[in-house]
Amino acid sequence: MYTLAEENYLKTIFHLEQEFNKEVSTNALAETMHTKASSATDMVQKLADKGLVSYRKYKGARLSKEGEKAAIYIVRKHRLWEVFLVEKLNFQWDEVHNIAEQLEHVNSTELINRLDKFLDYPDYDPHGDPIPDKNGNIKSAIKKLLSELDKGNAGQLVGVRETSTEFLQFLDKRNIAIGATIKVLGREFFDGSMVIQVKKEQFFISKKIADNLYIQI
Amino acid sequence: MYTLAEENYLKTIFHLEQEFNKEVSTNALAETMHTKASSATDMVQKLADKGLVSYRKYKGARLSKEGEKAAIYIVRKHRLWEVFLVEKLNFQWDEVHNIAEQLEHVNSTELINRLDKFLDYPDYDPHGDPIPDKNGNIKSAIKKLLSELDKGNAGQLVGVRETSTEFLQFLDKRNIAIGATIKVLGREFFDGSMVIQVKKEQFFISKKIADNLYIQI
DNA sequence: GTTGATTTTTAGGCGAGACTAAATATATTT
DNA sequence: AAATATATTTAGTCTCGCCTAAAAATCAAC
Repeated sequence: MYTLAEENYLKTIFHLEQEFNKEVSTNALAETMHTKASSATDMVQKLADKGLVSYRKYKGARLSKEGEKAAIYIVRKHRLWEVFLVEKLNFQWDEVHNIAEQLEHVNSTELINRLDKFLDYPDYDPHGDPIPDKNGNIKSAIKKLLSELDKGNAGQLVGVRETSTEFLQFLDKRNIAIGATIKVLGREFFDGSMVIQVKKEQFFISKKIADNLYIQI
Repeated sequence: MYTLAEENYLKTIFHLEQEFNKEVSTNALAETMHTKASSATDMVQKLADKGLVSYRKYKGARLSKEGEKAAIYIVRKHRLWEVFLVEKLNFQWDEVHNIAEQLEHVNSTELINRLDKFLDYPDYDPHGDPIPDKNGNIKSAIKKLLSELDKGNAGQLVGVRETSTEFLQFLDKRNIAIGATIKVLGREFFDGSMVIQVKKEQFFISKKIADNLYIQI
């Protein structure tokens, strides 16, 4: 099995690879992990030695088959625990991330499979992100950013990109939750701001907000 | 907060102190932790520097107020998770310990309090050990083996020591479950066998059975 | 394409927590 | 009480994962 640090690196490489769809630079890695570039280089080299990433000096890293499998399994654990925390322990969706970051490192396949069953095999976590199944298959959620929708279009809110407490509370305060139907009533080309409708209420939101909401049409 | 290693040492010191009711030697500590005496000495000295144990060279260690508080909290977490694993995820008794050993180090007071509530504030874990409450108070369960009870005595079944399927089925078949009141009607000194009463029924049981049932008087 | 700025790697160190081997204190025998 | 056995501590290393400072490679600008 992998150490705590290794798991965290694998997971982060996975997310960065997904987001930018190219090699992950040691600098980017260091930044998102709140560590120093030299530390990231160290670890990436170790992961490469173990065959978990492919890595060429100065060119960044990519997960190997094995590394990806490990990363996906960590993501699976994280998201299942998030569902547990929200559904069973009644946490708010903005409170669960840090706890799940710890729980994701608990090591027991049996535990996770039983937890999955206990939660009735959920497909998505509370943030709308898909939960990999036990074989590592991830449902491809066709997510769009709200900011990409045109006037008159509508869809379901399925996830958020930004996960800061501030942002999640911003949404909570307006009763904008996962699953809500959002319709674009108006769109300002000058600054990308929008007027949207959620249930019976209308809100004015900036592009920054619209850029952080995932919609499924 | 404490490191993983510190938590494990504190917990082990707590258990050994409870069991033998005297200073815990570095050797005993090393043995139960499957490490070497020199490592234990190292750590005990560090814990002493931090005020978590009192320690005199060659005389062993005892938890300080603060150290005990920390240890009890870890025990609380461990036992609550065990209840969760057995009650909610349907694990068998003997499967839960290793998983709980990992879960006990997850750090979130809120999580544990909510878990406690979710489980309906259990007093005992699946092994019959008492669960400390959020203030660190432990119900003084004087857990005894059924085989230690004298004729005429009675108590509640609070746990089992043996966890094989065969044994659990043996109990199930006789409707002997956790919480049942068991009374010792007779006791054979020759082989330690007993006649017991559970509800309206009487059973003859061997010493081997009686040795594996925990009773609270 | 050389120069300067930026990114990335290397070199050297540090603390945590383990280990082995050696030294020292305590316990047990005689 | 001395001699031996056992328990415990100290000294010195090792690996992991992090750090800073310096060197080297890549990128951007002219």
